[in-house]
Amino acid sequence: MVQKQEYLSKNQKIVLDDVEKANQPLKAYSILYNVQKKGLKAPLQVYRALDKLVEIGKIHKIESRNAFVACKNSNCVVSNATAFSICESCEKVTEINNSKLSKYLSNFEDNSGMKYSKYNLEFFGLCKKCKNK
Amino acid sequence: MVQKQEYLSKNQKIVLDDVEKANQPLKAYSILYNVQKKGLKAPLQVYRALDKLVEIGKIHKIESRNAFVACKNSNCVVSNATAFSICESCEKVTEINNSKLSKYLSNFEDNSGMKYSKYNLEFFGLCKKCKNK
DNA sequence: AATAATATTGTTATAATATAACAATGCGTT
DNA sequence: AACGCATTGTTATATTATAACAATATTATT
Repeated sequence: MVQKQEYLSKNQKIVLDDVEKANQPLKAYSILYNVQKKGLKAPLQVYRALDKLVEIGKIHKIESRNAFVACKNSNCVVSNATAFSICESCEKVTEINNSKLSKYLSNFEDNSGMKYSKYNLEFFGLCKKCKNK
Repeated sequence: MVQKQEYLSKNQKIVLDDVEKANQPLKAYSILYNVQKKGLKAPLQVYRALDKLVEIGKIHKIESRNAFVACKNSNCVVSNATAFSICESCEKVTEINNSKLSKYLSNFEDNSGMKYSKYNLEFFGLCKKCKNK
């Protein structure tokens, strides 16, 4: 039996490395620009690496921004429960790591009869800096 | 002083009408196709109407799907607090209207010093139908 | 009624984001 | 060696969204 992938491939490492260095969300085509010196020439190479990295939880996608950010949560193995705060002025994005919140949302049930296996939450507002401007 | 808009313009009505009829999220270019018989010819006409309708809360954007859905919540005047359940199999989307949840999230504060004015939450899973297949 | 302020419309072109399709290679398992 | 599968490379194209400019419409104020 072929095992599930436990390592990162060359392109996946290159892309993850770039996103981790950034410390802020990056757009796919910015990543492409950054990694061209390392040999990745086509959008698809970046998107494929991103897909896998998102799947295994190393990277999260900020859906409202079409941008990708490295997971800071060292134990985040799967990206099935994500929460972010987004400053609408400077666009600073921070991953929220709050066990009460994640517990609350993971256990949330409504009357639809649907059991949720995953969620993504994005908060918007002004960060400290921008609030005081 | 010029007052804030209280009515819908022609294009806004046409677009809202189409989205409300759908009862499910529509893509912008599907809307464009639908409303071409009513004279809207260009993507921008649709996007501009959508922008306004989202701003005033008549329509919500499902960020993870790049799709737009009418607000079912009759009292939803501003779209500053939205939650949806999304079936990953059939793509059925339902707006969650749960006062405990919205209260919890509206009052949520973390240690970032950021006060949130808005949020969007998307739950993923399998709906009743798809679960039993 | 004329003016000003703002929102809306129409239009063409283009930017930005993402995937399809196909061929080849690499790597662990049988 | 043969198989299965993930990854890679590549070209082309699909999908989603906005820029820029000119014109018209609506409403509030003078």
